[in-house]
Amino acid sequence: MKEFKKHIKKIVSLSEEEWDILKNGFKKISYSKGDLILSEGEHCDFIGFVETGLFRFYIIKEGNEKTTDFWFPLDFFSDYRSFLTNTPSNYNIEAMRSGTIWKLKRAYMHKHYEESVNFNKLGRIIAEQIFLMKSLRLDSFLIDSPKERYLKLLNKDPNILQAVPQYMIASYLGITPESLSRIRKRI
Amino acid sequence: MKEFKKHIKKIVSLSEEEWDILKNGFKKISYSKGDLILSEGEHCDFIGFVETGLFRFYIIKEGNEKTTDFWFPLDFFSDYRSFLTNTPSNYNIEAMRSGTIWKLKRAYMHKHYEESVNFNKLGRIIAEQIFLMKSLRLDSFLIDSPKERYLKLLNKDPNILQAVPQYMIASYLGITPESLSRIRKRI
DNA sequence: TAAAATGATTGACGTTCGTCAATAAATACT
DNA sequence: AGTATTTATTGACGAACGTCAATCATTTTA
Repeated sequence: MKEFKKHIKKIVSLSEEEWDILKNGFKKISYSKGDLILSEGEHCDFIGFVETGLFRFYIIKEGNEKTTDFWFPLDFFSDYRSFLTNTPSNYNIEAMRSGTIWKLKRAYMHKHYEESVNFNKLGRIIAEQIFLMKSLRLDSFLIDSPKERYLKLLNKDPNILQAVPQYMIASYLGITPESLSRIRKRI
Repeated sequence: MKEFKKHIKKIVSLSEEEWDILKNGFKKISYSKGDLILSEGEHCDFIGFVETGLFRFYIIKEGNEKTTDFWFPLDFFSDYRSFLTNTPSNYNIEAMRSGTIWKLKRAYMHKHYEESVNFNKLGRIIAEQIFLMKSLRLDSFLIDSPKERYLKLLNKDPNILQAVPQYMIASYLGITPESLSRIRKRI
């Protein structure tokens, strides 16, 4: 928990009392490869924080999976749309390897939002972080070609490419595996 | 200001004292058609709230404009990436018609964040709202074809189509005007 | 180590897209 | 109303994409 506490405190400087309250909300959970943290149709009522492992976010459309996000250690994650609107998720969250996460339930967050500026601040900053990630990717779709998107990914986090099969990268980029293979060949 | 106050209070129930503080941060500004609220290279240090009018968010790539967002009355807007990271914007914000906005500077927000849970809450909820809009659009890029994106837009807010020239809709959908014209023909 | 399963590449083909140029339609202006 | 400007459509063509199927490579598992 030490490491985790340090990371949270980098985001917002909590008093020891505030931390004690917050930490009771976080539950540590371990997952094995292939486990589902969230299934389509469920309400995503939590925010997760990756301690170890690798998780993916995917939707099933017309029978096949589209992976639209990957989460690595130190990432916050959630089906944030489902979380905020309190509606069922269309997505699944799967552990791609064994790993551990910290899970914080919405109910707990909301219960304590009123108590402390810092809890609100934490909620705000998590929202902002998740926003930024989405935003950059959307811009890339609006402005860049698939090839450019791939090159930017290559440049930004080359580690993804080793950690994740190429066909998932392809759907992350919004294209088919065959197209990605051909883009790579053209380079 | 009445209308505006009502709308803010729907988001977060402020005391009269809190409202008095907050309202001093909001400046009302009027724009004429074609005016730029933000220009590429500037830091976007504010959040806007559309009272009347219609605004667009566009980037210039290789000589031509790509419109990536439209904002209507009751929308919050900003180059939120620039706002959050305090870096220069790559975008422009333009008034497509005459209109009025309420503008709140980041410095003012941050100065008062510590004072009140409610200010933080407002910041958080604005972040969440802007996030949701981005998120839904990104999903559409990852999952839907251009045709499907057009049909969803048609379904979700048909009003956009009357208010905005088609070639801007096209870039909003991430395609060329010619392609959109052909998609429409195919339907 | 051999067989099975998974992932990546390649080929063929049809569809859609982007680009450039021309024309048609709609809107704004005087 | 008539002209100018802006916006939308259409045509032609090449490039990139998606799909389906086959093959090759890599990794897992027995």
